[in-house]
Amino acid sequence: MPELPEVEAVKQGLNQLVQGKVIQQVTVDWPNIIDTTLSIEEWGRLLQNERIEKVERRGKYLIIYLTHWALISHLRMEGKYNFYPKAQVPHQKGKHIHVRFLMTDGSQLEYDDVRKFGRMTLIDLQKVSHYFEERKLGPEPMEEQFALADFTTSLKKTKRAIKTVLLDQKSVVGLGNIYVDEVLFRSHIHPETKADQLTLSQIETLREQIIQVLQEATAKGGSTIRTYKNSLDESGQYQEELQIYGRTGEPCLGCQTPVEKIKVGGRGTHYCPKCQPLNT
DNA sequence: TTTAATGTTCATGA
DNA sequence: TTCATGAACATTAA
Repeated sequence: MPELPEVEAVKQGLNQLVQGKVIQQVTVDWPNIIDTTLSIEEWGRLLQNERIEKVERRGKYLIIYLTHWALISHLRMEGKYNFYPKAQVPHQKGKHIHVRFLMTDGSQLEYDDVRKFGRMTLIDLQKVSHYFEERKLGPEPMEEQFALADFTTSLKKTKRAIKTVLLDQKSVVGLGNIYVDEVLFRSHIHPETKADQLTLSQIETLREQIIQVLQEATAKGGSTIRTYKNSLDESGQYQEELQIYGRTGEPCLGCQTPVEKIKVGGRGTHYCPKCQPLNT
């Protein structure tokens, strides 16, 4: 579910729903979700009486700023947050709820993740930037921060398939399997093109499409968001704007050639063999 | 029964 | 050391 636009939607939702609330008690039902050297009990105790100051985002990571800590939360493939005001807190825990935050006002925030791939970790407030530097995260995909020169340098360094490079979050953050296919289609670049073979003009187009696709998807609330909100699940509107992802066998919107699906770096990849030729 | 699914991190080998 | 590839994590649905 979550690439950058979806994570941004979750961030905004959390700021709206839990900002200012104070955590009374944390319950962890699947300890692997928590990345810590402490026991789960001790870890949960660190969160008691912490106030949720502000939620921010870096790439696909959520940063939940607390009074004395930053809680980094990554949704991976299927993580989501559900929020219940006091009167609607469920008595039965849902099947895939792995972490619950009970607030002092009686409301509850819960972490829901069918595949249990998501992770949470508590770090010092001063170590937030260090955490991301350690992972070598690239710039945010925005006009001001995403410099063409740095992007070019980064792509010229590797012979890996461009799709693989864009997915690893080191040249630029935010793209996942859906948006990367969209961006490459709109840039008329074959996903298996070796990154160092791209022309300067292709790199320029790619950068512009990355910024534009992610910006538009963010404005529309993402593609498949189902987050917070007790039962009131809302789907992002960008779903309907997808031009290539999930359209295997259907006619390319540019030339009617059937969309093909292949594997690139182990990931399902949709592209038009005519509009996105290999070589040049 | 087999395969693939919106992501990252770790192990292995070149 | 660095880079590239593939497995692991765990569950569901087609």
